[in-house]
Amino acid sequence: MTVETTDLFGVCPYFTTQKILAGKWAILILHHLDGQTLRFKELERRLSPITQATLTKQLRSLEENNLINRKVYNQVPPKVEYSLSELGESFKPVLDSIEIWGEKYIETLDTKKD
Amino acid sequence: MTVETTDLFGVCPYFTTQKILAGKWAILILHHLDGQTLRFKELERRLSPITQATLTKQLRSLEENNLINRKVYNQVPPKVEYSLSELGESFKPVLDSIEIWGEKYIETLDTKKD
DNA sequence: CCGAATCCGGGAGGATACTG
DNA sequence: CAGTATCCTCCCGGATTCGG
Repeated sequence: MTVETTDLFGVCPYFTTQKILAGKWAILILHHLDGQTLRFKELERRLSPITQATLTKQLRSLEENNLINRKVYNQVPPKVEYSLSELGESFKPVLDSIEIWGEKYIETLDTKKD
Repeated sequence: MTVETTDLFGVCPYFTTQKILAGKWAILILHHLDGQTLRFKELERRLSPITQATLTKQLRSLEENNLINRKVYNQVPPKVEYSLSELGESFKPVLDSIEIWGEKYIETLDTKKD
């Protein structure tokens, strides 16, 4: 497949990251997988109102982008574990800075309702 | 307007940041405004194939979230300048970590086509 | 020259039902 | 338990047009 250069994916680091984080749940998933391996069901529970179909799609997307690992146990009942890949692990600084900034931002929100 | 608590906006830092960065051009705009004030037209040029309408919307969104300042000069021809607000400035660490990770990710892409 | 207003298509993602 | 398969809705972002 010829890599389309219609956009700057794979060229501009900001554009590329934007694409990967575009999913509504991407950041949350990476956060929850940070430091621990989780089964599908556990992820679903932690992400509260997310649906199975949506979670599957988001996980597939992150997997295609090599941010997470998917390990399937051939057994009954099925068991699938998700964890951060090496690339996913390297994403941790971004997650950290997001958390710090997000908390500061939320504080600002509180301050504004004077 | 009553702030909806339908989701975790204003509660979870990850969810909150996700909402703010959701726009396709948000990160790019913040990056281009980092360290410099730009007029509408200059931003439009730097963001290449973006349309005026889309750029306006994205800027409005960032403005509502208090990440950027919008200064209007009442003159002909019109002149509107955009710059990072204090909150926007504080977002710089996130931008930096995104840039670093994005570059690493792009390297990985190159390596994979062995 | 800057930007608002309107219309529209496509895709993300949610609801639901069904499989191995 | 961990998905797949459909259907459907909403809304983002682009094209276009209008206003100051």
